[in-house]
Amino acid sequence: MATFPHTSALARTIFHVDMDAFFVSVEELFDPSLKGKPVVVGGQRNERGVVSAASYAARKFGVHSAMPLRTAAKMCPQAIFVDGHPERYRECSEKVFHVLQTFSPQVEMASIDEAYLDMTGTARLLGPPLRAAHKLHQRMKEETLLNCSIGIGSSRLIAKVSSGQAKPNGVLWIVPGEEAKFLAPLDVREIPGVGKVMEKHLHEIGIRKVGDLAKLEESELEERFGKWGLALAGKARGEDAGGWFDSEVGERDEAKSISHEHTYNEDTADVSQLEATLMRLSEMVGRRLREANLHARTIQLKLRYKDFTTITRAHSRKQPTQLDGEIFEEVRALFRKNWKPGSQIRLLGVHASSFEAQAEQGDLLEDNRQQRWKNALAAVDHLRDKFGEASVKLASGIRGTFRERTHENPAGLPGKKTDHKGPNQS
DNA sequence: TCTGGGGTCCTAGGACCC
DNA sequence: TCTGGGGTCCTAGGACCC
Repeated sequence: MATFPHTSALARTIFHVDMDAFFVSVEELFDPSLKGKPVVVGGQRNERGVVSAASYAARKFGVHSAMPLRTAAKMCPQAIFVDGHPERYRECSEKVFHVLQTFSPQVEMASIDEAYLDMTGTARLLGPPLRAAHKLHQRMKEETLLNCSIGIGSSRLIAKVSSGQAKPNGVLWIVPGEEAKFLAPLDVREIPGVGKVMEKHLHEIGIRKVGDLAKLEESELEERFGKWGLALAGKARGEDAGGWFDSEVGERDEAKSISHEHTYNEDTADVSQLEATLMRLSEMVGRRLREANLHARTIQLKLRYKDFTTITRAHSRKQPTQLDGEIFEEVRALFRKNWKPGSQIRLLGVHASSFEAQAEQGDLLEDNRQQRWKNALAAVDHLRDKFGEASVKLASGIRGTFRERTHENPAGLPGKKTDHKGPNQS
């Protein structure tokens, strides 16, 4: 029997690869004249919305992501404002993923512009961590024309924090054993999961640096902040304590929810406009469910009023669904029950969760009806792929309920209005 | 300053069941 | 009828991340 390896053999080598100013860099590929200039991605200077990404030149003026666009415009009037292009980012993200895959079989995209790689045991093939990282860094630039930063550590947490310290365009390796020393001088805010609120709580008890946190008794943190406090104590030591961070690299499970929401450029209390939006959002959610072959049991409505107060109202169905019309029925019922007519709405959202394999079948007649809907919707999805989102609109809720329409005309549903003025048509 | 859109995870209370 | 406790599901809200 082989003896079990000792701890050094169990230590992992994790890379965290983070693309530098990703959205801005991608926009620069499409318009090289943007290079070196203060650029803000996310919308126009006078629109409602926030900054998705800012170029380093714009950051010098204090502009950063999540800042309202109008504020960014005031701080940096000469900035160039660019709308976001999610398709471009997805496409580039796939290229990034392909490069990463040639360095390790265990790759996990944590978001559109960052990934974890488990590089444990790759030394033979790729050399020691720093060598491998520099190779990766170079290959990324060659293949995608994009800069990234790479953090290397014995845990996801250390890799993540060190990639942040390596930015921009750098590589940083925290040698095993040096984790606590590396973290100690950093602000507690650098720990993933510590946001504004937690930071404030910690400041109130005199804790500003990760080193301060590490000195505290574990039990005291648990008493103060519960389960989270316990995880926090581990994080201060550089451990992947708690939940998601604990998992193996490359084993993230499937999506747990799908949602779409819309903020109006001007608040509205117009029922037909509001319900038309709910229809559109239901269609988008339904479509994504069908693409992922998922059926949702819980449908949730989100309402944000003029004064920014926000409520959510959910309903769980007996039978899960992926059909636009059924989602819309649920969400419209919730809307009618909860919206005070006349009150100005800023945002509407539709959210689907509690995914299940497929409805248990009972009523054959009902099954038949549903199947015909599914076929019809597949055709609609196909048309939208070909001619764009605007090309096909389902009957909207303004004109009578969906249930009525279903009975009248179960199969021949798509409003079969095609818009030949679309950009894809000549 | 006037606050997007897409997600994840956690907490807490009430219903319901045993 | 004054009433225990645990498990699970549902709903609402909030912190946090990119």
